[in-house]
Amino acid sequence: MQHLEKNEKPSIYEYTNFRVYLKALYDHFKSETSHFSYRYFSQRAGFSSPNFLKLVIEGKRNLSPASTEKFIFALKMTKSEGEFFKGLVQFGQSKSPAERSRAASLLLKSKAFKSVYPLKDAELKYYAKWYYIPIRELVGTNIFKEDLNWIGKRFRPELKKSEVKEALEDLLLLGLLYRDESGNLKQSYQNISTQSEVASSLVSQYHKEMIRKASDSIDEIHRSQREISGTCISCSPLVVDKIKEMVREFRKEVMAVAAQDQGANRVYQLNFQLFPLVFNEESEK
DNA sequence: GTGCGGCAACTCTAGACATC
DNA sequence: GATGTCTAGAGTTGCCGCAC
Repeated sequence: MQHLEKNEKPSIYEYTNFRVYLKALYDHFKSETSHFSYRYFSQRAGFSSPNFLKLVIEGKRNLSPASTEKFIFALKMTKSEGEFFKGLVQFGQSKSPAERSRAASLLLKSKAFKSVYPLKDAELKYYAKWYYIPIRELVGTNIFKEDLNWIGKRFRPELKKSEVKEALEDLLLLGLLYRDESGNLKQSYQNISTQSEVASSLVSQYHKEMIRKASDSIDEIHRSQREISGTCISCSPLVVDKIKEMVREFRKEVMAVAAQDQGANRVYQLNFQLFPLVFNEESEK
């Protein structure tokens, strides 16, 4: 989030938390207009409570759909800003991860957001679209052809040419792919690290999608081409930590082996899942 | 005196849940 | 399914202390 010069109205598209945005907007109006206050805002928006804005900023009050409309009016938002604000509110007040992911996806569809922050948009799509990461891996194999049809047919379900084209453009934009001196697509070793709340909810969505694909693979992919196994154990929290550490180490080993593979001609997904099935206390749920 | 921020206590409403 | 009760959250009211 950039620091604002005095008198510069904060752009809503820079924010992923509507309360932080409201605070920035309040500070802006306060510095611009001497008579602007929480009370003035409430009068303008039609709230009887003089400090309702403050309560919302502090997270002590949520916004109902009707209140959200009043905020949009009182803060003089444009139509697209208003739509984006509604998305932020939905995202910020969502009660479940699924609801949060849906709201995050809606935010990504905002045209204004895309035009103002094409790079950020590409970063978020990297997590939101399950096929971005596999396409990047496919580029690193020795069978890769830069043919939109060919790439699309390598996936189940098949990807449209437009989806492949957009993914390649975004991966290039993010520096996760590059063109060598001959113009051929190559995989770069750059990582992206988007720490925003929207991105982290989309990472959860990505994991869910990959777990779902693992589940589908039991019926759709011959066992000779996959390895799916699981075991149920009883253990202490200490051993849970130990197992988590072992999984992390094993993942590193797998990545090292894959990195040294000169004959890569397939893209696989390797999932690890460790979660409690039986709970000791209510608070653990 | 006026307008502000802050706060506690209040009412209202909707949803969850239990009982019949 | 209808009804009653409980609870949490949204929004209101009224008051206080402070700064100008």
